[in-house]
Amino acid sequence: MGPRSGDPVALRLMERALDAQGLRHTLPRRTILEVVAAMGHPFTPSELTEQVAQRDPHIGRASVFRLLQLLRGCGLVERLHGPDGELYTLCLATEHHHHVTCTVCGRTATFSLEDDAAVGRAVERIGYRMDHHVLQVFGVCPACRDQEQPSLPPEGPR
Amino acid sequence: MGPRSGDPVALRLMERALDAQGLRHTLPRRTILEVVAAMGHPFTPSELTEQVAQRDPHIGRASVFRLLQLLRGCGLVERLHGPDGELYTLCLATEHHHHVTCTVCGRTATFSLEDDAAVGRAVERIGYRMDHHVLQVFGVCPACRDQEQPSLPPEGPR
DNA sequence: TGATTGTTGATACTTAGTATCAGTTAGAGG
DNA sequence: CCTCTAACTGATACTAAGTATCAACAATCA
Ligand SMILES: [Mn+2]
Ligand SMILES: [Mn+2]
Ligand SMILES: [Zn+2]
Ligand SMILES: [Zn+2]
Repeated sequence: MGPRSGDPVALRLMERALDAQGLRHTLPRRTILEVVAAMGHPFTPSELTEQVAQRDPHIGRASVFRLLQLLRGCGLVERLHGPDGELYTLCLATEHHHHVTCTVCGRTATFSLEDDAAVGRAVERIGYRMDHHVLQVFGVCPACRDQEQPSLPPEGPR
Repeated sequence: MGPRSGDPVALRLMERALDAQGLRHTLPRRTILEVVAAMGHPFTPSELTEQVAQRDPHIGRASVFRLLQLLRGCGLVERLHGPDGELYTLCLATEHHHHVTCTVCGRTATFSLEDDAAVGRAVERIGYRMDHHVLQVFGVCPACRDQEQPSLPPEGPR
């Protein structure tokens, strides 16, 4: 196994979800799953593809996108709208929630609104019926907040 | 002028905004501005490029993207995260607001939350300091709601 | 009018994402 | 175990978004 295989809980959840869909176990899928589970932060497709190629250069780009789509369908991977393009992230939360992304280090956390239904009511006021909504927040995480005074902010991905 | 030139108010606002930045008046810019002002709904870059080419096939794709970026910088054009990729939209509202997009016809309206600050408080609860947030709602507009029962829903862009 | 500087279109490149398709393989059932 | 087939694969190719360069060009101003 090793640390390179990422969160074993996430790994198991993803494999089970694929099982539940009657999908086959293959080596490329296993490899990509491990890389996704090892990703600590939201990632771009090219970052993921790069890391996958590091483990097995034979795995095609298409298979990476295909699995990303399957995982999104299972609700285990989400696509976030970063200010600088789309980002994918492993997210095991099951209840309705939203994401905050630290603009300094890229760390992403989830949160919920106390009154989430307020959004639906707001659009009802103008005659729309809400289907779903996406809320994406950008800010500074607690860790980066602490190190704010020093000349240079700590660097990190994205 | 003609109907093809789009909302003259929007056109004037955009030209003034570019003026304010010390930017030059050129024919390509004028043409693209007119097309943007004539767009009734959110549009993809390729839709815009197509319409621009219809008026003047010599105008390059790069100039279209360049102007889109300038207009976004002025706050007159926004990029929305559609479920099917990014969309640009002319939006003259100045106060903080959000967008609802009709999943049937593509029509987009703006709205505000009664308690917008609730978002900031929600992320503060987990230690983050909010910088800004993006809320995108998808639903059904009043017009499309009425025509819901008939066998086929009315078609429309995106 | 002429110089300066912003702007333009062509070209090329990167990344996201989808579509095809012929070859391969997981794994069910015998 | 073997066989068969549907699922899966990587290669290839394509479209679209977006950015970077750069030489030619033109809006503005002295
Ligand atoms: Mn999530
Ligand atoms: Mn707007
Ligand atoms: Zn941070
Ligand atoms: Zn509608």
